[in-house]
Amino acid sequence: MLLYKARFKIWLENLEGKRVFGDGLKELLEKIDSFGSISRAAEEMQMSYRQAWGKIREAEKRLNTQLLCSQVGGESGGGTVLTEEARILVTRYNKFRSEVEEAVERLFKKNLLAK
Amino acid sequence: MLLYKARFKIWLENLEGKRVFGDGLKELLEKIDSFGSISRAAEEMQMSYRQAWGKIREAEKRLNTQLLCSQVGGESGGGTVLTEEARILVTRYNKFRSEVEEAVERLFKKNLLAK
DNA sequence: TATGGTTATGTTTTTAAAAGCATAACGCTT
DNA sequence: AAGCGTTATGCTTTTAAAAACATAACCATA
Repeated sequence: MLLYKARFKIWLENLEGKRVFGDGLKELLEKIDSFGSISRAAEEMQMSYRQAWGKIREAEKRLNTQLLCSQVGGESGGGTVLTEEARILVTRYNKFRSEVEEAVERLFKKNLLAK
Repeated sequence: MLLYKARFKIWLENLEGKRVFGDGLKELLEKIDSFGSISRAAEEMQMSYRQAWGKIREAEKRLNTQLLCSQVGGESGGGTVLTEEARILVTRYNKFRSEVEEAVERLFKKNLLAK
């Protein structure tokens, strides 16, 4: 029996049990933060602007919190920055995620690798 | 910002990075074990026999390990029991899963609930 | 020898999710 | 005033996963 690795996926839910945040959105927000643009971030993640925008909007609704602050038109055509709340969420989620990763790895080795 | 709960999903992979085991298969095997029948177990899980059988076969291929021992025809029409390896896998996976659950809950509270 | 409950497997259909297409508006810059 | 790079949003199409359908074979029992 060839078990090689345990994998996991985590996400956050609101009171109604709906997904509000996960790895995809986290990466998207991080890229928006570094490029100052939704479209650049989406491109970088090989997803369409349409999809990126839709996911963010849905999350904002479900969190009942604004994550982005956008500007249309202007010198570079426009742009987007993260709200302070979005920044805090990303930071805390990153810590949460890495600690879960560590735990999963440890528990996999402990319980499932040949004894 | 209304964060209520962290959820997770775990699974095991083989060397090729293909899923070989997870919650669905675990439950299926447990039910086969208690009923002695794939079809009864599938019904119980509200899935078709076809699907249940297919998932198990695929897992056996990927694990390169026999999980079931079946008999066709006979007094009750036939039946299926788990191999010893399947039983060990289920037991260990259950422990692994419950410990991961505990860790996720703890880390969520630690990192994401309002400070 | 017909029946019931099972395993076993190929094929088709349905459904849900993802991707893609189309269009509009905004406001600098040239 | 035309163009460029954005944000913003509705609608359609494609794709992949799940479900459903269809058959065959096995063998104890009645």
